[in-house]
Amino acid sequence: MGTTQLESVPEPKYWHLKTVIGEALDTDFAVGEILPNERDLAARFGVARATLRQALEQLELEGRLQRRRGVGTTVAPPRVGVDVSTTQHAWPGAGEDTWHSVDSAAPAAVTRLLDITPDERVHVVRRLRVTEGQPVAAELLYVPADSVPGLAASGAPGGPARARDVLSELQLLALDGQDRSVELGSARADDAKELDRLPGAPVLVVTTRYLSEGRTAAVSVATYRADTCRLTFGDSGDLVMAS
Amino acid sequence: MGTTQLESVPEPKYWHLKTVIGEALDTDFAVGEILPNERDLAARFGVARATLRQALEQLELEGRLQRRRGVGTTVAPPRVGVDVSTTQHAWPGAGEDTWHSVDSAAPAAVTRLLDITPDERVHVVRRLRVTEGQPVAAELLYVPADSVPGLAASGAPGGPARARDVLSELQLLALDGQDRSVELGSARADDAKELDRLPGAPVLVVTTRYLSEGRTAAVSVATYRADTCRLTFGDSGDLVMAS
DNA sequence: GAGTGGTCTAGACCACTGA
DNA sequence: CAGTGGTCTAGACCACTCA
Repeated sequence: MGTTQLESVPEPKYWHLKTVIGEALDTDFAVGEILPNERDLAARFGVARATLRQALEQLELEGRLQRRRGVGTTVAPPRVGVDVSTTQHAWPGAGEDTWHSVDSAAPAAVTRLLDITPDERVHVVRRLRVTEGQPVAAELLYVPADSVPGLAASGAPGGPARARDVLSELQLLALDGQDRSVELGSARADDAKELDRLPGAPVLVVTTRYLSEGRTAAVSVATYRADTCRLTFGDSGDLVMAS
Repeated sequence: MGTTQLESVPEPKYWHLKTVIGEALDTDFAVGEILPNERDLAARFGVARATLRQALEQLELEGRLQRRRGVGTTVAPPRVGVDVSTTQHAWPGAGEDTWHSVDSAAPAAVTRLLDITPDERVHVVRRLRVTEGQPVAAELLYVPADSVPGLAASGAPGGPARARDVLSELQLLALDGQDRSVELGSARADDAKELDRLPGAPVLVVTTRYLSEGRTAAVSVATYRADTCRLTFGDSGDLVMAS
């Protein structure tokens, strides 16, 4: 046993860096403050820029930093709690005008959830969810034409007022229940743009299935910015897990 | 206007790669199949290995791939749905023996949630949640000594049977309600080890606050593997969003 | 135009797995 | 042991923001 067994688990540099910088954020920086640029930071810590970036990426993933091309890296405010509680017998978007209709087809995964064939007509309405002035989520609601038969005669398939018609038709149905799942995803190009992020940014995907009369009457897919959002269920908007 | 405005948005190579490989996974590979190694793949696509890795990282984040050092990259099975539904008036771990007591202090963020001072005694019990043979989550339950006064006299602070005592004491309290939040995090070293992942792996952190008699009687912090898990709420374990 | 973060390269070495 | 993914380097160029 002449060899030393200590240090047998050499911590990766980027991991150590993340810890050091994370602690510095708590003590030496205020929310919104700009950090030194990546080249300076890398030089200061004596690592390559790529290594430094790996540490910053982690911190950004955890919502501790915010990086913007052409601007710099700033200390992020605590994540905002976004209420996604169930309200177990309400259709979405009742009376709100933040929704607008879009003219696109439902992806295969959604048609599967809706339990319909890919060629059935599906209304698609979209909204951008905004909290405290910041866009936090892009939500798409898929409603098979079968679910809202009263709408079949009307025109203007892609119009902006159309969304309200679809939603108000939904209200006429009896909502038997809903179920929901949350998983990690990466932002598609269009969602990323609306959320002011780069494509591939980490997002929390909330998929909700609305059940009526024994079948799936609608499906909602909401894409939340994972870096800035904390999804809350129940009556606790003040639940905070900072640091 | 002599310059061509086409291709004004050059898609990053890694993004394009991700799309191409992702499609190939659907058509040319079966679940569990091993992909060519990274050096071969990079050469085949004519990119540097780092760029190829960036694409694979994205796919792994989305739960489409699984990479293991020393082994290779395999096609991941669809994410497993893990039920985290509220069961709005039940304490955790009733009668189960999967929990064991650990001898550690509550982090500052938890003491804040519990609304106690950092020096108050807190019982900590832990469990590893397993679904379909795979570890999917590490859960820590923090119970202030004040919440379970009947336990004060007993000994063996770090023992394994202690956990059951703490949990059964909890059952005696009236549970008024609970609230919950979900956010993205990165696995701490100890959690990562139990979840069979590297430190920093993306996880979904589910924080639950148990309310009794107007105060927070306990707090649970559950860390789910984000790559393999889909958190489900409600009665739909079969809700699937593959591909 | 200067300065920022984002992408990409071509290489090196390390830690781990399994035959 | 050979082969895998994980870490790290030192550079280059690009896209973007803002004064």
